Amino acid sequence: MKELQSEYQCAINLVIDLIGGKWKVLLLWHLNEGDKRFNELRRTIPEITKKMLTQQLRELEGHGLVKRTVFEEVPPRVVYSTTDFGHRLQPVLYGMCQWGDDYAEKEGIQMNSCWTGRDFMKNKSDLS
Amino acid sequence: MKELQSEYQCAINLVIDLIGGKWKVLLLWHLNEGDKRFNELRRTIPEITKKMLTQQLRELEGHGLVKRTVFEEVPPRVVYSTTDFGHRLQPVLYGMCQWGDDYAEKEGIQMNSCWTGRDFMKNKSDLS
DNA sequence: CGGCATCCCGAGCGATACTG
DNA sequence: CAGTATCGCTCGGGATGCCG
Repeated sequence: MKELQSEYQCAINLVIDLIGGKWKVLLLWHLNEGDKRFNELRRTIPEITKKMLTQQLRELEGHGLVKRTVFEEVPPRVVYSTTDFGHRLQPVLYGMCQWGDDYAEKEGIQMNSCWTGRDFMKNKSDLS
Repeated sequence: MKELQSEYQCAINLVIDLIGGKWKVLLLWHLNEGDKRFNELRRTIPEITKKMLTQQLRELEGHGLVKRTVFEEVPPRVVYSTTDFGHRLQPVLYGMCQWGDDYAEKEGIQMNSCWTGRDFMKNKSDLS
């Protein structure tokens, strides 16, 4: 698993290391809607491989942004959810998304949303 | 130079591509204090190589976050400054830094600041 | 169902040397 | 002063196959 550096120039670089994985923002977004199972996430994001899904979830878990709960059943059931710390990251992600959407519009870059203004508002009541 | 993708899952990943280079946040921070010359930045950040400094500045310039002004003199003089768009990124970076500082404190990660609460306040009057 | 083990490739970054 | 050019390594991430 990806280890964080022991020291950073700036906390922003730490945040980038935490959420900079290719699928992490998308995963945090989906987990933000509610708890999800492994194959549920796979169906929601068909392009991701099992290896990458496992890896990104494990890193988010190891860094304390996501919680992994295993139910000892047959067949096995594993549920992922956001932690309090992960939840408090939402307004920050929202701010990034706002600026990024502006930038994308100005530069004519295509965007598939997640944390756009409208989608986020649905969950705004979640914020303290 | 690093090309942006033509399409993104989420604007947050776009933002990460824009500021995720190893030295970009630090450069934006220093340029935020005021315009800087090439070797001025090298002295401020002794660990960075000329190659990386050039590359990161060129990418920031190419993406519209930094402006490069060449004075046709001998010896040459080149001054870097933030654009309006780069300037409007500040509150977002500040938000990331706040959350990241909390995280670092909780996890016992050492931080060398830049956009910490106190340092940022000096420039708060800059914000619209 | 929910993984883990391998192999492989390209991007990001550093070191070093040269230049108008 | 302010760069450019080249080499080489590391590591993130994709493809594929096996497992309790």
